[in-house]
Amino acid sequence: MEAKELLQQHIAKIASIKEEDFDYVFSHFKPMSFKKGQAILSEGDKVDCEYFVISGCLKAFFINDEIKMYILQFAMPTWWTSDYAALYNQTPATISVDCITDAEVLCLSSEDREKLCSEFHQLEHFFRWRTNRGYIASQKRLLSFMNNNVKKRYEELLALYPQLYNLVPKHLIAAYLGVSRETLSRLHSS
Amino acid sequence: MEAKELLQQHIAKIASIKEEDFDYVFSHFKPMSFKKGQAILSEGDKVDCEYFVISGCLKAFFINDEIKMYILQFAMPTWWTSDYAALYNQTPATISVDCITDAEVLCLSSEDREKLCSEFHQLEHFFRWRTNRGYIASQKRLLSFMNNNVKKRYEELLALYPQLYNLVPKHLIAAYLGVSRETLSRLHSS
DNA sequence: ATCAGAATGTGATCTACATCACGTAACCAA
DNA sequence: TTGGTTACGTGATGTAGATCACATTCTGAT
Repeated sequence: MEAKELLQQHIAKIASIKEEDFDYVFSHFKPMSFKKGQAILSEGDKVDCEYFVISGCLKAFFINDEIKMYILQFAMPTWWTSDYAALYNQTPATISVDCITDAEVLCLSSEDREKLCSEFHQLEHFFRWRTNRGYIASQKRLLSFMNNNVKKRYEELLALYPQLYNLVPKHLIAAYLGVSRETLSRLHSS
Repeated sequence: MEAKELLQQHIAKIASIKEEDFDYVFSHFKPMSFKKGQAILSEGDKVDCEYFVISGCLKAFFINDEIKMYILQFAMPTWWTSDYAALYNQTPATISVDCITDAEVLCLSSEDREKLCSEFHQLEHFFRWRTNRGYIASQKRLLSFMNNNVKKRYEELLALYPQLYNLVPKHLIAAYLGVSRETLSRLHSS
């Protein structure tokens, strides 16, 4: 599916934007292509944009003491990602985003998002909905972290994203679960 | 400060609502008072409302296997709380809310929130902002969970809410940190 | 086709935290 | 004042998962 159509259908599920208005809205999104392994956003960068995934798979991650990596989110088509804390507080990125596979994204600047939100009430509604979904998912993951052991969290993850198992290397799954790759490996045999 | 004034000032930081419009908006909020220990929302309940705290301190928590409690949020004045997953998905509550101290809250039904959001673009803007803040805070806490040991998380919590130390019993702080009360107790002596 | 580096598996050991067990102090309600 | 419940501290012991070490396979670039 084409980028424009994908975004349009994605928004249309929640908000109704007139066809001609959508053309205008879409003109603010900048298409970008990346190769596997390329960085979209790196720690320390000034963060201007958020990204809507058209194809491929991204990871948003944090690196501690330049040693351990924790993955906050795998971003698949129709998902949005960025370092939102940095984006809203206008601080340098602490979260990085890069490509697990080749990827196409649409880039929307924070400035344009705010402009569009104030021009189109329905778009503001859409973004409220989207953020709300993210908030609920994040709370759920937090609870799972407190409540479940690694094995259960692993099963939860695979139930939620069955594609992930074959798509991304195991050590990245470990980094999402917040567990060492060795421990994840041992889960299979038990 | 009066409930109405508190809410008005809270919203005014982000959105501009005309004085006469605010009267109308405020009429949808239902003031309620609770005593220390009272439940505002219990597991299994139908969830219709979210709550804006005027005074006192609430906790939003999850109980696992009817044994362990995990606190998702302490809600202080000007904070909002509810079981948002249940509220948006129209499912029974899995998260409960009750009062750590006597408390006054304003109750806003989901229906009224949606109605007001569609009537006032600025209010939709406010709620997008609010949810966004919650999302960012939740992601930050998730990272802290993956990255920090109990002692660091404890210090972070106290830095964020210095009042909490004297206001709430230690075993509730342990339930927020996701740690046993014994371990938390031992942190003091080390 | 070959070679270097990345990804994965697996054993041995270490450690932060949980759990169990018990004692003491604080806070109530009758 | 008293007796019961809740809060809190602290020792002994158990355990999930981390860390270290090394072997094996896979992958991608030349």
